[in-house]
Amino acid sequence: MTEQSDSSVKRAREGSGRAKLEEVAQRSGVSTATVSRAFNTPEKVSPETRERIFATARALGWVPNAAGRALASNRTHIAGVIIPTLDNEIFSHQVGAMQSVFAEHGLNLLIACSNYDPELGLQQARAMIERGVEALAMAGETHPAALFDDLDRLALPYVLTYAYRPGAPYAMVGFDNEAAFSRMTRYLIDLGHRRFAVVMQPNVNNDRVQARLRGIEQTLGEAGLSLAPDALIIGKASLDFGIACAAKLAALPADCRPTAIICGNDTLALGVQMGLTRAGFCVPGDFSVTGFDDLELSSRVTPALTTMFVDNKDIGRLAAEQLVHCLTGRIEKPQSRQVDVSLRLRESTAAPSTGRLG
Amino acid sequence: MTEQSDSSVKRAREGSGRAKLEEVAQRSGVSTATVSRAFNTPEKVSPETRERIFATARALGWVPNAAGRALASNRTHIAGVIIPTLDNEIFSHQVGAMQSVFAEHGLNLLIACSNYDPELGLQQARAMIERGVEALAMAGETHPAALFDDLDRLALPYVLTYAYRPGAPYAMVGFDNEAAFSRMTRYLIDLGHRRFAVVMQPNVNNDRVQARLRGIEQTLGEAGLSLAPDALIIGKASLDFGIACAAKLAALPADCRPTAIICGNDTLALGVQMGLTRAGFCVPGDFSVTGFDDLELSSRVTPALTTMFVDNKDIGRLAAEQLVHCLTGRIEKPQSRQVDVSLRLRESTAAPSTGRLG
DNA sequence: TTGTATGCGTTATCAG
DNA sequence: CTGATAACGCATACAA
Repeated sequence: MTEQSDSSVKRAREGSGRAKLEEVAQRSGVSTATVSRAFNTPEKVSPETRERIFATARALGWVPNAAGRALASNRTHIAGVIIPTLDNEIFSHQVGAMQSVFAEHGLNLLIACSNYDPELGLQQARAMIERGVEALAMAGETHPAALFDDLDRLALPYVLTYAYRPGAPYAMVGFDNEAAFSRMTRYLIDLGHRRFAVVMQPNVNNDRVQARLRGIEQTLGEAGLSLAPDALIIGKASLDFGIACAAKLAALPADCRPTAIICGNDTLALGVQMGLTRAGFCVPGDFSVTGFDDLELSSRVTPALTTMFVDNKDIGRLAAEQLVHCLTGRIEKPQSRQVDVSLRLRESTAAPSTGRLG
Repeated sequence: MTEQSDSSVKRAREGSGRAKLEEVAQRSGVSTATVSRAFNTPEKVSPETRERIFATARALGWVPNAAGRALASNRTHIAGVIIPTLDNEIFSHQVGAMQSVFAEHGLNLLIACSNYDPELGLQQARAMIERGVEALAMAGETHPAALFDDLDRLALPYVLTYAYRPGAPYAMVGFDNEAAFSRMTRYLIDLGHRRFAVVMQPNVNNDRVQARLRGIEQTLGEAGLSLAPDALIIGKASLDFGIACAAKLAALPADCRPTAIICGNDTLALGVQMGLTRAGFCVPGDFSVTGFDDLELSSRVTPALTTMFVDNKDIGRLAAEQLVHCLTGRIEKPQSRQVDVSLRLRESTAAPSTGRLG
């Protein structure tokens, strides 16, 4: 009985079907350890056997099995990034730069989009963790507490991008959105503007946009100004929405019409400019308009758009570098990095023609 | 001695440090097999034990180890995509759509950029293969033969996107670039244009652009026309390059100046329109201009741009679906899918004012 | 420089 | 419905 069951070997489970390291070893007349070393620490193997191993591996078309390798070495060489959407170039540029940095260090990049839904982001993050990501980058800081808990408990290095908040309890690579919009607002106030309108992308689940609104309202408040209820318009960051907002603002009675329109990004601002022009108004004669991002187009249109330049590729690069340094042991945990934004003053802003100064 | 060596267990290699399934099993008073079943085939486990297992797993903060799982199940649940760059929205939109489809099917997506360098693309693909991707999507068909060899040998499902060529030996999800530009050229010829210029993005290592140029030249040839040597300008697909090209073309003597300018994409076309306007010319009065892609902006500018709409998200979605179906066994191998492009006739094209018809 | 032996964490097979 | 146990493919401590 026992002999019977001993000899009648259970049929082996189906493997990957691909050649395995063991076969390379056999055909090379060496042990599996030597083959492993030949690929991972070539200097520890004599040149002749090394070449022989490489040759048979090539002949067999051997590809190391990631799972086996990961299980034995406890490394997956995979990082992850979670952004709201790839349809916005501010994120696609960040991701592109990250991928480039990771690739230089032998890391592959998993990507997922949350569609601005924190719960979906949490799901995506957990899926990535189950795939064994060694580090994670995520846009913004609006994430469920459960996500931060998971990451901390697993001691997984992570950075938050595009935003920067002094004193944040995690690493952030980006800029202070509140300060940036405060600065833009200040600039317009100093030009003499007193009546403002704001055209902004949706602020739900978006800490960056929320910070921007805070920056604007706070700065207006400090100057004794405020935003009229119908002067804050929020909607999809599209050209069309910008055009529609312009029409709405242009239709206001002259005495409560804003003289300055602060837009959440260049797309909205360009739309607003178009809409104002269509309505027969001049920029900056009748309205000053500002954007954010500094798209290539923004400096080429007429009038050229006053906006704020953000180097998204730099953000991506710096964020990835923090994670890489962390994985290579160069630093203990990812550090925050503040990136500069620069105000680009162009033709779309000027002193209000009918400005009542004070 | 033996007892000694038996009891003094070799210090176990450092594990992941995270809780493992075995611990969940012990604390739940069941075997590892049952825990595994509880998560993978819950219906095969009694409700009580199942809940007990879930509870202890949660308490321990257990996260299944991807490597162990992959090794045992021979599945990684990871797909990959390789594109030239994320800086071009035609690719970022494709990738976004793919990721969405993959996520719906429990697949994570690895992403890499080749920078239009086939050798780099090969490296990226091989890296992904070593990470265990179960399927691969790649833009275009300009890839080293070695890559196709590897994929075929490993029987890895793959699709090529954005291009479609009847009779291709692999699955392609996209459109016929040659036919699309042939159609655009035909349209301009039919309007009465006889002198053409082409402003195109770089064609090296880019089968899509090469096909476009073939489409244009072939169609011109059939009409007994041809492109003057200095009427084909190739360079970076930026607004600035478009502007520069316009300046160059505008400076030609009137009798050999083109009346129609075919651009490789909307960015170039918008640049050309700007450049022509700056040079004091009218569109379409002096020049007809066409683009490709149909950006949101293209229909909003003045004059609105005649261009070709391509649904890049649909391409991404269809490509991912082919791969998913393949992995789920619904189809044997990925199938080609041709997506429609649509000509959007707008204000930037008209019959040439000084057209010498034949 | 090389080989031996074992562990990495999970799933799948089979017996019960 | 559950348990025991053998794979899965590779890397590494240790011995030689």
